[in-house]
Amino acid sequence: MPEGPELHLASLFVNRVCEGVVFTGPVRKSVVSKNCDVAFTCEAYRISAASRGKEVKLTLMPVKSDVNEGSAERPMDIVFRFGMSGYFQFTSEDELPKHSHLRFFSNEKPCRVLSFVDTRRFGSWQPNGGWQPGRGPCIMFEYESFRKNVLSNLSDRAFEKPICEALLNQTYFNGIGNYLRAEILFRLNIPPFVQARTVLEGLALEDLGADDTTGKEELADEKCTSRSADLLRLCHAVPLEVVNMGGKGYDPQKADYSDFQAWLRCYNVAGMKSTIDHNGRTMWFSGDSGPMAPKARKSTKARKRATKEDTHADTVAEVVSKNKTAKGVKQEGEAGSRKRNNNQEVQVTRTRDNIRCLRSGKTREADTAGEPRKRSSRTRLSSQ
DNA sequence: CGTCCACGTCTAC
DNA sequence: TAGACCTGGACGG
Repeated sequence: MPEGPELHLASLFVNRVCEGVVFTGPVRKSVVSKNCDVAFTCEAYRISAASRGKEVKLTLMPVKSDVNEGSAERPMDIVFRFGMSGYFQFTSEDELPKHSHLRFFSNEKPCRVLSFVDTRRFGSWQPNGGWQPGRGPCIMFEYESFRKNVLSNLSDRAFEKPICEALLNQTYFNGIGNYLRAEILFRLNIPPFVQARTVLEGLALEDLGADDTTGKEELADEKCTSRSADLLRLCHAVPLEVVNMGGKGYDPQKADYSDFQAWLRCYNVAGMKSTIDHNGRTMWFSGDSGPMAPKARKSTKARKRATKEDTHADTVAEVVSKNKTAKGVKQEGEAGSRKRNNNQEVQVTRTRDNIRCLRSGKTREADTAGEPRKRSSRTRLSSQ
């Protein structure tokens, strides 16, 4: 679920479903979650939500009543980060989703439950918390201060990195994630591995024309020239497109994922190139990769890829000459990284993530509660 | 069955 | 700059 748009959509979801609902009792955490307990209990309280970048804040607000007047119950804020798989769900008590890790119970007759659901458990929450210190202004809803924060700190070494990596730095780009960086750079034809400072210096502190009529034509048109829409403006506008689509954003599990998928022009799109950045994350792009592209990934651990015609542009660039993707029309193609080499000695290394704990004694703990949901059919990368 | 991959942080060597 | 932290779907043999 979770880049800036998904977090914001989650806050809208909470506000919609919790409208008029009164919650009661303690907030309960799943047994398996390693996050902290939420020491809040209240006879009657309401829940509302707000988002900022890649965080959502829930406010638990005690309802005043004659009965419990003077009970001195105070409101509590809880700030959530969603990790790779967090979202909110509102269900009946006996339909608790699998991987529901924090639960708020309504006072209704058949009780309903607001759940923070998080399959991979990379998400986290902080009771009594404010927005995480060190995260910058929201790219969507604090545009002017976001812009100013970036442009007045260009001497920061963070901007010595390639632009595609700097875009994931939440100190400056709170809300940008892996699909957004690809979509944003793609629209401006900016090679992902150009130094960030180079791309950003020269942009005006004030985004004149953000709302005036000057750039109207270009803005209306999807085809953004670099003059009509600079990088920072697109860091604001592109995520808002996702919000305004009204779906759920990135969420392959859901049926309405197809709208979002159709919206993607670059990320995970057939015909696009991809390469692994210096942090081990997949960067999707087209055209040149830029001068700071990771060199043939060798390093200590030999990463065995490679017969010569690996289509995954790992060594980047020259492999595919021109794949013109007509707008809207996705090429069928080899991209998608569907193609993989069989190699004997891989398995030695992983760059990121997912190292199996083969019989290391560790077993996966089963989550509590809930029945697995039936999932609707997956949409696939390649042709239709 | 096994491997690879996924919307993100975190801390520790 | 590696890993650790997790589950599960797609795909290959």
